[in-house]
Amino acid sequence: MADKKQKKADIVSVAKAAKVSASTVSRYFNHPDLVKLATRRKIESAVRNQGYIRNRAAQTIHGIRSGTIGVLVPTLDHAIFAEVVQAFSDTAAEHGFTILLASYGYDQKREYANLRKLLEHRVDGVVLTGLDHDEAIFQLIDSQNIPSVLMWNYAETSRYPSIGADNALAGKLIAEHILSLGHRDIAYMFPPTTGNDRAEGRRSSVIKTLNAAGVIVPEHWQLTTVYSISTSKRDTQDLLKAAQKPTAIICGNDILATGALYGATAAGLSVPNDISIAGIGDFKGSSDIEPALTTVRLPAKRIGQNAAIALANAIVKPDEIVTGTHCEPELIIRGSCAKI
Amino acid sequence: MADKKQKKADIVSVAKAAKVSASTVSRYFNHPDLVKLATRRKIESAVRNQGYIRNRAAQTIHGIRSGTIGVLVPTLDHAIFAEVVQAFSDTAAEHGFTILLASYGYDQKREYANLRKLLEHRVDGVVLTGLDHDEAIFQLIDSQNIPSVLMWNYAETSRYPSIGADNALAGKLIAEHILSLGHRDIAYMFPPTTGNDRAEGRRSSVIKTLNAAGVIVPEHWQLTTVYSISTSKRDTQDLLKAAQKPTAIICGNDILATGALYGATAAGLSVPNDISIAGIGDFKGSSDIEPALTTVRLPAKRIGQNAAIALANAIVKPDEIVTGTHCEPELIIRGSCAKI
DNA sequence: AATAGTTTTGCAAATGTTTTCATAAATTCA
DNA sequence: TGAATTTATGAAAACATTTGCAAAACTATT
Repeated sequence: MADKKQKKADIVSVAKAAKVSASTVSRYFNHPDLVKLATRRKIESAVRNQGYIRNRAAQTIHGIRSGTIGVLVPTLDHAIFAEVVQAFSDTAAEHGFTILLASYGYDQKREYANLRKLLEHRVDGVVLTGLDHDEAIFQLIDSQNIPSVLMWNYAETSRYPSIGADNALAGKLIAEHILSLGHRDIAYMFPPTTGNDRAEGRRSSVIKTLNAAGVIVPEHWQLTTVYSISTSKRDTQDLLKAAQKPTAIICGNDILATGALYGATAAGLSVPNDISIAGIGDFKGSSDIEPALTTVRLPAKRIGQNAAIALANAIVKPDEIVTGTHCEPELIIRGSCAKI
Repeated sequence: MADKKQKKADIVSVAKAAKVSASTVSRYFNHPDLVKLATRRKIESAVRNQGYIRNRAAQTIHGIRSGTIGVLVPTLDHAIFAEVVQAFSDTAAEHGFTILLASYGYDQKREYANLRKLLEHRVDGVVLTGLDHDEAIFQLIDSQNIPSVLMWNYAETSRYPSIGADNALAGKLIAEHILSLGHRDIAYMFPPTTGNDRAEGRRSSVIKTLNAAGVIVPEHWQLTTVYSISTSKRDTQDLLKAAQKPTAIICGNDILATGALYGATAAGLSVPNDISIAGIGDFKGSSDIEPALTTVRLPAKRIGQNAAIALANAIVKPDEIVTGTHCEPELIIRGSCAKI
């Protein structure tokens, strides 16, 4: 019935139990080669039966790395971000880092506040999602001079090294594909692009590519639709009620495209015979829809992995300069688009 | 051209700049009401132009809470876990906590190792996913006596307070619904259930409910299918090649059900006229498929929120006892199931 | 067996905070 | 105006570690 309130084991209680000094226990963990085998064994058993767990907080105040990486994402609630974060976290873990995660719901104020929190915890590095962020955010990171990378988007000249796909290229790829199939009456549907440089990059490049080919999208075929299957389904149905219908819809992401697919079907059209529908992203499941979705693959997993590797490296070897990596988007041709 | 290598601001450099003692600066942050307005202002400006950020690590070694919560999930790569984590993280943030996230890919060894890492960081509390865990995990948490909750599943008598849905009930609900539609030739498809008490709970309760109604599922209609739309699509197609076909398929989750839907369509059957298909989960998008999926809603968001509230409370008020919460699953009748 | 060299260990200072206690300053009250 | 309170501040100890330095314990060499 002994009270469980036994003082938590710390390094000195372990030292006492092993009949050595605290310094030796510390060395046992940090430079095991410096301590004699016999001593190591004594310490090992003391650690074990005291249930001692090292205190990273106490190490951290010695300027030692905290072993944490701060991850800032707009939300986890999109399959694609979840996938990136998952890959990032796995790879970071392989390098000995634990993830401190904060999501800010596309709200710049919150992003800044979250970043501060992460810095209070003395993260060894930070990943941001996307290229564009409030200047205050960059300044804050700069002032703490810790390494930082931008993931998801790629641009050659970004404020920090960027690891991701070139969204403009993705937009270009899909637009060119649709054009190459002979379509000229083209609608497009994008999520609201404020504070979302990913979507904006895709959108403007789709427009540019179409315009370059002499295709102008009439205003009422330029849809802005929130990220949700049901909304995009509804919007597509509305769009297709008109007498004058497009022969193809380019969607800013696969969720929107999935909704558009359903919407077209519900409107009594057959995809791809009556109308072609294309997405961007190649989300999980996009290949399984009927008809399978023609889209551009953004290699989420690879992006997460590469970002983690780049950042871990930057942390461990602070003087090597980190460079961004372009994880190429790739046109994936499936059944949802056809020649006109 | 001043060297950026200026020593990082700490509490004493701020104190010096504000011409007060470090103690006063500390109080400025922790008990602002104890310091005079004029002094507060001096400190505030010093903090500002030194770019000082408090060091949680240094606080933490005083036994002060770290302000972090450890979250252990099998993976983020399922929409549903991502949703739970997102809700948890948002709610935890509202209570002033930051999330330390680790995923272990359903690997008990890794779960244990990850837990240790989290404890090294002196998290103030831990959330585990699901009810069943290695005994070593429970013991480790017990030995550190920090609060802990289990989320996603609910059971009245769980090792720690559980906040989640009763998966057995979910299985029962869907099985009863299928039975009530008059089906007797029923197949089911579940993910592998080793190390996955969620799926196991659903599965055994589906079987029990069917058996209780005198329905026995022949062995070749008992499918085990990994969590993937394409696999379940293929498996369903195979199943439906046989001359003898079930009139309904109960799927262990909505992903499997989605694949089954596609598989049935690909096999030339019409859902729900020729065959009924039901899922469990009510994932995002399940309502938008054609036909919309009949399923059982597991309230992921609510679970995440409640779990965060419960844990935050347990941390802040250590003597109040925490109780689990059942977030009721709910039968959602849509178009994918019909009377026989 | 003494010396030199090497390996292993302990002491004490340092890290960035918070907190207790004591003191100084400001305010209240008679 | 001076004593009695109250309020605001500082000094120093404490927290759980790491690390530089020096002493102690071995080994190797003669």
